[in-house]
Amino acid sequence: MDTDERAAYVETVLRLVEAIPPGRVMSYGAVADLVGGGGPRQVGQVMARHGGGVPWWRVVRADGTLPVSHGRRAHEHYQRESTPLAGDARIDMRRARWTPHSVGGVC
DNA sequence: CTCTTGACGCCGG
DNA sequence: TCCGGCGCCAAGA
Repeated sequence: MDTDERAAYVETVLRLVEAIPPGRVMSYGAVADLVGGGGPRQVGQVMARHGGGVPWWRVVRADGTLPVSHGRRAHEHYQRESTPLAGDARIDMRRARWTPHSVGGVC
């Protein structure tokens, strides 16, 4: 993969993450599926390197568990944005899951 | 060119 | 529901 393509991929991922509304989250796999090209790991790699300028806390694991690196910082945001939590440090994906297509679809 | 690692995901026990 | 194992894709050593 060329440098330019890498940059384009990164840009696409970051743009999608920025599009996630407050109180909602997306899984790495969902992002990877929409962006295409790579896999969930690639999305994670991008977030780790260039996720500083986007709402990184709105990207979580598919099962709702929080990545270790999110730490306590993310929890603050969830509390502030009223993100649907399940248990203590887990997100209720059933309610919090979001996709650009579901903007007017979810009931 | 091969081996290891990582902000992951799914399946089986 | 919790744990462990295997699969995937790309980057770095």
